[in-house]
Amino acid sequence: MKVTFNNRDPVYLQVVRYFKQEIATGRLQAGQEIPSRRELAGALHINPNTAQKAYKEMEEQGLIRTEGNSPSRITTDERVLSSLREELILDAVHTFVSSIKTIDVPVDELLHIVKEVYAKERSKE
Amino acid sequence: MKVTFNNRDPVYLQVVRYFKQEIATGRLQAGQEIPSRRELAGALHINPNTAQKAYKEMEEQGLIRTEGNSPSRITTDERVLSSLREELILDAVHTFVSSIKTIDVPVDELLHIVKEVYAKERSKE
DNA sequence: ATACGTGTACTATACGATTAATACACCTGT
DNA sequence: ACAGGTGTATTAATCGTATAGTACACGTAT
Repeated sequence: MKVTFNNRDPVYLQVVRYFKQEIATGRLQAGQEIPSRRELAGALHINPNTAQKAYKEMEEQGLIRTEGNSPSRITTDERVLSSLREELILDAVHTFVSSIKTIDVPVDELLHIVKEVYAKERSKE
Repeated sequence: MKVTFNNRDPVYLQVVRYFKQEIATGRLQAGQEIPSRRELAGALHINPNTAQKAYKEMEEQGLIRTEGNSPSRITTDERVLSSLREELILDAVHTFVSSIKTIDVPVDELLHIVKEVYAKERSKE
């Protein structure tokens, strides 16, 4: 488990995004247990309250479920799970398009650049 | 002159980005005068200090020049101007790719989505 | 039973970045 | 001379986030 934090966004939101990615890519599966708040906090070197805030956010979004004091688990709600991947992608694309649309870039040029950068980035790992 | 602010990023950075876009698209040209700090602040309903911070940032990036207390002007440095457009595009693409790379998206699918959203967004105006 | 880990809740504090409020020196046109 | 606008600098106030500290009820394994 490894999360790379940037300094711009709130930590708890970055944690949420990390879990979303793990779920969307199948590295975390439906019903699977996730670390306890304190455990996660220790692993990521963050405060337990920050971990709790992240989990609470995920709970509210229906991503995880928690019963009693047993470890939280990834939801088994298929609607949530199946829409998550698309949601993540669309959000990213929308943010991207918003940031670029005021500059007049021909669509072909833009796609070419995206393709190139994407390929280069993925070949790095 | 109109800038649409979001609530996430600092205002002064959004102002900087606005001017960069105006320059990159040619709506602001080399040597052209830009509003005074107070004038800009009035027009955008922001604090004069915020305008000043934005201008200072642009000054440090070599985008504008200011002599004495006469109005600031867009730089005439061709190297800065010509690289600005590409820089803006590449920055946006890099940010986008960073946000999407942890999700395994086939490049073709990604490009298709970008193309679609981009076209839809541009047809709106 | 008892110690331990769990989720949850609440308050308080610290810190950083952003924004606001003032003040100052300079120039310029009237 | 002087009023008004300019850029600039310094300080104060604001605000969100993160962290710290503590507390409580609930299970469970020892």
